[in-house]
Amino acid sequence: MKALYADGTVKETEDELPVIRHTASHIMAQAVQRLYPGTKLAIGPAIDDGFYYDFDKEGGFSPEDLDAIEAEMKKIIKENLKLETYTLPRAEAIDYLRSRGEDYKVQLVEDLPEDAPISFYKQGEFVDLCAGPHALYTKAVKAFKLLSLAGAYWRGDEKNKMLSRIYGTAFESKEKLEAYLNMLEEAKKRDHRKLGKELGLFAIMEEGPGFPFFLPNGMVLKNTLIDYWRGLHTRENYYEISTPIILNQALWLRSGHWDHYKDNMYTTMIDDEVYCVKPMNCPGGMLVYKTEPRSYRDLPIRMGELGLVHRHEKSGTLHGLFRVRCFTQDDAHIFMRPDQVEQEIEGVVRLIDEVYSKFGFKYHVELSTRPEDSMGSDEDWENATNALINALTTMGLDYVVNEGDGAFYGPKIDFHLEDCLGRTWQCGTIQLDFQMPQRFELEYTGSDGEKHRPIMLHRVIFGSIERFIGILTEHYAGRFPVWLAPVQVRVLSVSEKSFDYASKVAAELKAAGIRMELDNSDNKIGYKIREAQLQKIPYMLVLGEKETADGTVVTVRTREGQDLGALKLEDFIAMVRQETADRV
RNA sequence: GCCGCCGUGGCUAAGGGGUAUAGCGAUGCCUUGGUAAGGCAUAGGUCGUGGGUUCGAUUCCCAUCGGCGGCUCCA
Repeated sequence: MKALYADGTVKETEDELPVIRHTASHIMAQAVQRLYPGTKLAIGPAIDDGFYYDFDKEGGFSPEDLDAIEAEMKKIIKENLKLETYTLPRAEAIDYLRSRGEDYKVQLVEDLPEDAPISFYKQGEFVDLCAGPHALYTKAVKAFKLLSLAGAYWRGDEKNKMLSRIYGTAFESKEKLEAYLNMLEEAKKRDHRKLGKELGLFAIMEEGPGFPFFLPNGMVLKNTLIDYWRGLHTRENYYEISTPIILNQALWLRSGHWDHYKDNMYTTMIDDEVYCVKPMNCPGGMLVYKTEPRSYRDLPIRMGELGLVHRHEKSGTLHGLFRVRCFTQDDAHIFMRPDQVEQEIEGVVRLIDEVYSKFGFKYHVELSTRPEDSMGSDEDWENATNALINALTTMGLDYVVNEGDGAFYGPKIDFHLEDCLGRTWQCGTIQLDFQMPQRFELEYTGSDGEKHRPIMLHRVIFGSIERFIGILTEHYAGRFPVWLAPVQVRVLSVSEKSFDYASKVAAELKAAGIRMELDNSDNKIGYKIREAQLQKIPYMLVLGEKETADGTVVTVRTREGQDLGALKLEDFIAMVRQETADRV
């Protein structure tokens, strides 16, 4: 497709989707200004899966407005306006925008570097400050749809005015747009909040917004993940500890949390003293380290803790299990000598990769650097950040830098996983910390007989078990692999003639340690299969007169709809146990 | 927290100024049926909560709580 660039040239573009979408956003802005004169424009870029435009309109928009805007956009496309581009000198550009009342655009120009060319795009009566490129005619936007309305702060700063953002998407063809809309529908079916309810995994009640309840099936998932986690950590020579949920405020003053994290902390009074509900496990870990004198020979000490932390998150940010107010971190604190830092970081990176690979997750890595509100010397921060970079480089891991997003006590490597819509959520993290050991005066005796200060690593693999379960649910669309499935087998009797045999088989499965359910209801077999299918149970055993007569076989149906035929019960049990043991 | 939308029996929804409707589910009875929904019947709702307007509110208005989509923030 040919595109019009801001220097006036027309070139073939490789990447036409962003061009189409950006042009669609201009058409939307034009439609909005036709329908609602006086609406001011902020920014309107193409994004990964569509486009948006931020508007400043008195009273905002209603969902019905979207239909009207869409209709007007279709008219503009039909008018097939030609796009033109031109540049203006800075002062002239500002005057022009001011004359049109485009205050936000004026600000944008004022913030451009002195020598930057200031380009405009024009289609019909509509003009917008824009770097392009754009389609040549409005007709190039063949397939689009407006999707949602949202508030968005001007320049993403909550101190600024809240603007009205309209999201939409556009594609090269109607077919691709349809395919995308279908994908959104499919994604809704995988949403862990929906599946969590349908499969009886968890519930979040009005009585505790952001505080999830785990239901029996979800609890099996959680415990199974924890079993797996414990096995790995034993193999990797971790100890496990558990520290209290509520600790005296003095501890949090000492750790720096009170100064840097109190907005997220819950407090309570005990015997007239302030206590805090822990938002992190590290201070407790510090105290455990100090319970004994430590030698350089003891290091590294890898101290794991499945800690339940509580954090006050703003109400609008809560999101199923992805964003909650209390969650279990599969935490660990590693106390090391300076010469052990890199090997320990690498060990954790490998462990995270092992776990994520096990589930077939795609992930990306971010390096988060020093935030504004933080503690410690520049030198410590630089050393810590370099240590993380070195480890990443040595391991050949690609990463993006997330400036200023580190913890208040140190920089971190973050591992992000995708949900069903491709949104990413931070799960694993490795944080290097020189501050806590100083604040808590941690020591070990070196080979020289002198006291030295250890360096500490905070790390999680799952991150939050709750969030991880949410991701897992969407990743598998609720069809958990056998080893994780809350119910692995459901025994279905065809009629009451096989009730006894079904009960006997169920008892044997249970005795073999298989998670099973027995359906001896008087429903028809088709109905029972449907129920088991909707619960996404991996194996269904269909037991009727044939199996009863034989007395040793079970007929196996998988949730994929596959009929494995008649198997000896003992062979079926061996198979399920093997799959469970192999965690496949 | 902010902007917009939403809140009807266990679930999914329809409705709308005159105390409400369906499907699924539940329960009971009939049916004993071989790979995704057998039939009949019954029960279940102070329409999120609190105010207001009105002869009358679930419906309109205000507040509040909760949810959804974003923004900000973050595991």
